[in-house]
Amino acid sequence: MNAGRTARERARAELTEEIKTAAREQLATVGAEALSLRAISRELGMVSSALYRYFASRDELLTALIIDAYDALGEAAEAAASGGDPVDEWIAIYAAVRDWARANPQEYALIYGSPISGYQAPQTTVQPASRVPLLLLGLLQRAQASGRLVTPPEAPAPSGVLAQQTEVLVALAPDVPPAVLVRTVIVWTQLFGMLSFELFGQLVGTMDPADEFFASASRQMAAFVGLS
Amino acid sequence: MNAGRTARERARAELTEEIKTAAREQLATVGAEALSLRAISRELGMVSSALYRYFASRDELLTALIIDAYDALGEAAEAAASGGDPVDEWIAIYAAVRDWARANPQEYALIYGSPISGYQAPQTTVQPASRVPLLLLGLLQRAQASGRLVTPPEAPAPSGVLAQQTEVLVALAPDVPPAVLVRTVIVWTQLFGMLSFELFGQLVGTMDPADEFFASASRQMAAFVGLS
DNA sequence: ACAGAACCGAGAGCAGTGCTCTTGACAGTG
DNA sequence: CACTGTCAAGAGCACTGCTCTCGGTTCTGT
Repeated sequence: MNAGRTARERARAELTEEIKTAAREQLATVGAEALSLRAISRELGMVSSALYRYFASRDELLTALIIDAYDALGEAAEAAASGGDPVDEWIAIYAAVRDWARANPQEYALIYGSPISGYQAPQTTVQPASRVPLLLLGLLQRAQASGRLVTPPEAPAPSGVLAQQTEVLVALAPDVPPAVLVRTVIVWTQLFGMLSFELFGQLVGTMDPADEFFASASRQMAAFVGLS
Repeated sequence: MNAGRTARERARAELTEEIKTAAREQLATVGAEALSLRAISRELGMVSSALYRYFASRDELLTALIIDAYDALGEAAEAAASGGDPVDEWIAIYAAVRDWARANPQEYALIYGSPISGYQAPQTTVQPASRVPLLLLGLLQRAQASGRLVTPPEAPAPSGVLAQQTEVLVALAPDVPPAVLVRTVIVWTQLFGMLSFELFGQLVGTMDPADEFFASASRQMAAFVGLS
């Protein structure tokens, strides 16, 4: 790195990173909606207006943080993908996603919580956002190839609009039967619903702490999609 | 109604309701985090400081809105509980929850989205918040009594901490086997994960519009907990 | 019936916010 | 050297939640 030519460009790249770091610190303490450009600038010893040389608006800073968060989560999940036993790998990915979410609750809320009002996520975010689902699809595709994926007999084959919608997923994991693909979306939503409930305090009083519950759910969801 | 004694008390109750109505309108247009007391007061033709006679703080107003939202959702779900065929009723409840969420996305985000930074939900919210899960538990309890609930053979009986945590739920639905109770929490998280993904735009590009997917998931989750 | 207490809305004011615009200094390039 | 583009700074605008004080109204106990 630091292949930037001029001193100006290098300084600019460094300061951009410093701003994001300070923003992430603020994110962790006060949350996304209370993220203040002035507070960031104060921490960096500069004046608030100077930040606008680096990020055109608060929203643009948020977009950068969102993309970084998706990438960090994707990286954590991918690092847990051993390529070994499909069920073990599935559970390892689940655990990695949960660990990341618990370690970075505000960044998790930023990407999987309620959308920030007035903020429209640009198209740039969809690629980083799809890293985790793609990882799970890839796992299923490989499991199918090695005969470790059995289509549950009670899983109904999608028809109508649903069949049409699964086409997108079929293109990504052609060997995985459509019924399993629908179930993959179900467990995908389950995973993040479970995490949101845990992090946002919806489980307090019942399944909190959720370690055991999460472990049980991981296993049962692996079985639900047909992994064995 | 209007059994309030003095004119002052009646006026106060009415104005409190008007404030909440105006707040809900604002909620629907600009979202929870941009909810502004000054804007509400402007709409009501009064001065911002006057609102503090009715709600001690913005947080207190939010708490009132949160409780109202939980109650509205609970009421919608309970209205859909026919008491007839368990599977039909299960699916009807799911549909009612989704309909309410789609009709009131900002109120949904208020209760199931990321927590508002600096805001601590008081104990008062947990009773209204538990109406939907209690409804599902009651349904399962009745289904068990009428022999329409079969414990899925592959469902592992909880042990350790998990068994201990299910005690709370066993107290509410004593006839439902613990393995099914754990699965109930799984589908509970799945339901709201699915709704959050649909409302927060995470499904765009795949399962959106989610009508068919939602219908399929409702049915599969009913089967997953053992309803037949 | 009337005094005192309780309640009410209005207004000014504080400290904070995102964002814009202008100004003057500096670095990189011809 | 001169020019061009970039930079941080500062003032300012319109907004926020919240506090306090000020008079006026309404209720309540005697």
